[in-house]
Amino acid sequence: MVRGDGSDAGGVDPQQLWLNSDRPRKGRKPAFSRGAITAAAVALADAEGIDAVTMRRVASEVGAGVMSLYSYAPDKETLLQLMVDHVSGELSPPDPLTGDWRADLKAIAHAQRALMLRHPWLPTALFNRRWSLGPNTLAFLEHALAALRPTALDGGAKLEVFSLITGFAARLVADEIAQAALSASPERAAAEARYLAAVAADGHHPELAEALSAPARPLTPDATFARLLDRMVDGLDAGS
Amino acid sequence: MVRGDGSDAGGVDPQQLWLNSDRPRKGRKPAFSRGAITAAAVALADAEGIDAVTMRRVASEVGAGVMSLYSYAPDKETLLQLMVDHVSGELSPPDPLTGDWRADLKAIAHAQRALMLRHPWLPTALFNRRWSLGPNTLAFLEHALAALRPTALDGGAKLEVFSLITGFAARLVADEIAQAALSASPERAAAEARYLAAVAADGHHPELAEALSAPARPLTPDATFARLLDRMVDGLDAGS
DNA sequence: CCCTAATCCCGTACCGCGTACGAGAATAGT
DNA sequence: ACTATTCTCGTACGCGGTACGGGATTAGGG
Repeated sequence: MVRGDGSDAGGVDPQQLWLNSDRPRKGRKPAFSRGAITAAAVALADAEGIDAVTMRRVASEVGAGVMSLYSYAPDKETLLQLMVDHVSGELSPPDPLTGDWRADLKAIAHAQRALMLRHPWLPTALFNRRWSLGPNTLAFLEHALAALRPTALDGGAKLEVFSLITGFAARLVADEIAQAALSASPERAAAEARYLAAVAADGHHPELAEALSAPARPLTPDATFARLLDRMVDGLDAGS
Repeated sequence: MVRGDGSDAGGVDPQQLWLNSDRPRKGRKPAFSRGAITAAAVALADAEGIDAVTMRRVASEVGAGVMSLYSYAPDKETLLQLMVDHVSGELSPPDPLTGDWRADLKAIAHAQRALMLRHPWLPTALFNRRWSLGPNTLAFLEHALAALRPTALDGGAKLEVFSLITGFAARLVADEIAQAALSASPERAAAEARYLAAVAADGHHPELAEALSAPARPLTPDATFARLLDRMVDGLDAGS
């Protein structure tokens, strides 16, 4: 299992995973396909959450026996990587570049946010897993690097910026989704509010009390995202 | 189970979790304590990774029966929240504020990074889980809000900035740890390098090819963190 | 001083998970 | 037709979280 804390040494050879599409010339014909299985897993995750994506469930969704899935992906972790690359295909074709790298970078972040809102399991999946870099992910990365061409950043710095923007989008969308989930369950929201009120009233957290006492701003998540993104991108200067 | 994608409606009432310390007056005396159990879980996660933290394993580490743990935390998710708050205690007392909010914010981020490096499971735990806001987390949040007092940001914006900085640190540290893990397993690193070389050579990813062909910079993770943090914080201006 | 209610301890058991194994079915080349 | 190869999938194993419930321990009330 992949832990996200780097304490795993396992993993599948990327070449084996992404670059081996030639069918063997002998043997039984496959009854399913990697794409169909991946698509079913994605649909399941979209509809019922990432925890609904179990090998048994995906198999039954696709009409296969459980163990048949292992002919298409060596393990579940690989299936998750395939899912990430699959939905990344929705980022193509990207908006054409304008030459204004700040604007282009912001467009990239907005596209990522839209994708993550369509697939709410994506932020977590991206954060936990080491980059898979399948064809679709790779195409989008190529696009992002092209957007950064007008900057004076070197190669490594461009990659860092891309990672930063992706991480930013994932963080914000995760918050956005959590907030929506909280609002959707009134008793939980009320419990949270009661707790925060109690903390604010205990006298030991004056700053928090003040921050919470401010009138709630009528800001949409879109506006918050755009505002923070602007600040962040404008801070990324082109100097070394 | 908590999925991090907000599709869970469950969760424990925060008041029940954090504000109920008065022991009941009747009944058997507890043989263990929430703190001891949490500390054992943290030690286990530090030593063997977060996947080693199972209820059975924690129980045996603490000398308890498995089901006894459920007298101290209603479920595993709660135990993980307790772990997060437990290690957040290491952030106290924070460096005193200087009044220069940018410098103070950077100091906060550096403290968070150091904490996450000591507890490599923390970035993932923070990302997946909705904020728990136990006493230690709360104390540090209070400190961060105080650091932002010189700014003109309103309460909500201050909270956003804190979330952003925390997310930034988590992202960078996660990358840092993954990179270290990769370096530690040469055959995996070689496979990755071979794959990237193949991609760079396919002619369809010129930007990536160029980015990878640049000479590797001899930058320490510390320097990268500091540089990106500077850029980010300097971009966060005080205007609304 | 015992009785009762409250609390905690924890062995057993259930269900669901990922996946190893291996037998049977389908296919292509000889 | 024979054989090597590839795919399908039923069965089974070990491990995970945790519901259940009976026994042990405690404090207060008679």
